[in-house]
Amino acid sequence: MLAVDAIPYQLRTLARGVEVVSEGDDATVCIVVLNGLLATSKVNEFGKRQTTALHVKGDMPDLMGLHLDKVDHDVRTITQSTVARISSTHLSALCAEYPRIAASLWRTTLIDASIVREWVVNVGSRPAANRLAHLMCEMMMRLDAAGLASDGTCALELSQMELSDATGLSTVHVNRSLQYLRGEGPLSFVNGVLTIHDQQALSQFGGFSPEYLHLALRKGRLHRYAAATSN
Amino acid sequence: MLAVDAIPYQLRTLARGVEVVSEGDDATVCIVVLNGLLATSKVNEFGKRQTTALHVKGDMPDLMGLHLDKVDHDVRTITQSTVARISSTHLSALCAEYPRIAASLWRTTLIDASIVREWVVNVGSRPAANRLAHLMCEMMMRLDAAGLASDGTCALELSQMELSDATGLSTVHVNRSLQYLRGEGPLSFVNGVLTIHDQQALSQFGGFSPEYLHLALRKGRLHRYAAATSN
DNA sequence: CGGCGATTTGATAATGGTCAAGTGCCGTGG
DNA sequence: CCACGGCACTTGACCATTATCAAATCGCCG
Repeated sequence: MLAVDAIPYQLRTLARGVEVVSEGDDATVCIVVLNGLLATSKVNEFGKRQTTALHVKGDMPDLMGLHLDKVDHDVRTITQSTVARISSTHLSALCAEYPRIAASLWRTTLIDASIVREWVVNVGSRPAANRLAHLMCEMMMRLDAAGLASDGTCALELSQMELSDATGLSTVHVNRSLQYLRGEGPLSFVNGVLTIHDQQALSQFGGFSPEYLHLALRKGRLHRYAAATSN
Repeated sequence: MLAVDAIPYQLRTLARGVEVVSEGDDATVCIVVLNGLLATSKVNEFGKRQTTALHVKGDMPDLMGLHLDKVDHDVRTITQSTVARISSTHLSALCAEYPRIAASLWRTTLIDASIVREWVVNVGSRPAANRLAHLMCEMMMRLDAAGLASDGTCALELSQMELSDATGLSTVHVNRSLQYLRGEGPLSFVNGVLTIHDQQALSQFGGFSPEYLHLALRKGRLHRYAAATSN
């Protein structure tokens, strides 16, 4: 019998640019983001890094550890972050004891997978500026769902290089595309603060529609923002 | 009490180009591929289709249905295929009754997610020919793991248009890149039959390394092929 | 034979990458 | 307090890859 309270975990506060888990590691821990911004990425054969997911407060970037043996990607902090680390075996035990927790975590992994699929679409089929617009819409909505956005503004401390890793563009082109978006009006993005002035215009431009985030299933966290954009 | 034998399912044999589930559907069924080739894809705001996954014998393309309410992608047959359809509620009941089945299915969804992440890398960071090479390596290995390849040859009945949907390239460029790969020697691809003449060369060119497929965890299906390529 | 879809080819254009240099900002140390 | 160094961002010029458009060929089936 395993009480929820008895689950051991470690709290870690990590500086920016620190690897939490690395490709090839044994999958022994799962982590929960308490605050900050993390990225899952892989480095390809030319040394180019491709980010496959960004993680905000409340996300569990590394649930693979529950059922897989080796980690096949890196998870690193983008900003200073604090995370909880839970051993996979303890979490497994918890899932065995409480099926509804298992179901909830499983659902989380399915939603994360859905977001990654949309990233394939974004990276594979949209021109540079649209791609960035889509990413901005997604992050705004996810941060809002986590209670970290208000009035169309949120902290999104991604450097242009990190944006280029996430979008598969060069940094130079990210820079120019951002200028374009700023110039057109729907968005401003300075010093790690993103403001979306015209949500509808930006969503349309980026081809963003939020169903794939399955926000309604995330603990009733469907906010005004989500409601306003969902159509 | 639910006996495995009692799980109701429907067998369906489907012609090529048929949608099994469509974006926006209620997620009420899960499917198992018994044979054939299926694709998960989404259509973007310009009408361009992006494939996010291919499914071969033994895959369960649509396990989202277990825990999510709406389908956010299309699943369609590439070739004539036969699938088993199981209602999500029955499958849920089965998972509740047999935790090891649940764990196994969960693991499957994690592996699928891992493959999608690699697709982000492929589409986001590799040049055209390398991208195709990577896809060919992946499909060869997965088909081999399913017992559907031998001597570096397998059936892979993808048209060049379908390859372009999967790679985010234009059909014209797919055509030229295939010619390049054929000309260089490591591969031939005619009439839906893929032959890889030099596995090592092709893997290296495509930046393919098979860890992300987690084949060792797939019911001991690690074949000669996998062993030969894994390093 | 005729027609249709898939593949191939050629010519041209556009998108995005690369290289190189310059600017602005900030923290450190003299 | 100011000089320096580093880093992110910006800009310009040029180049490469890939897309687009259009037409031709091939194979297959009625």
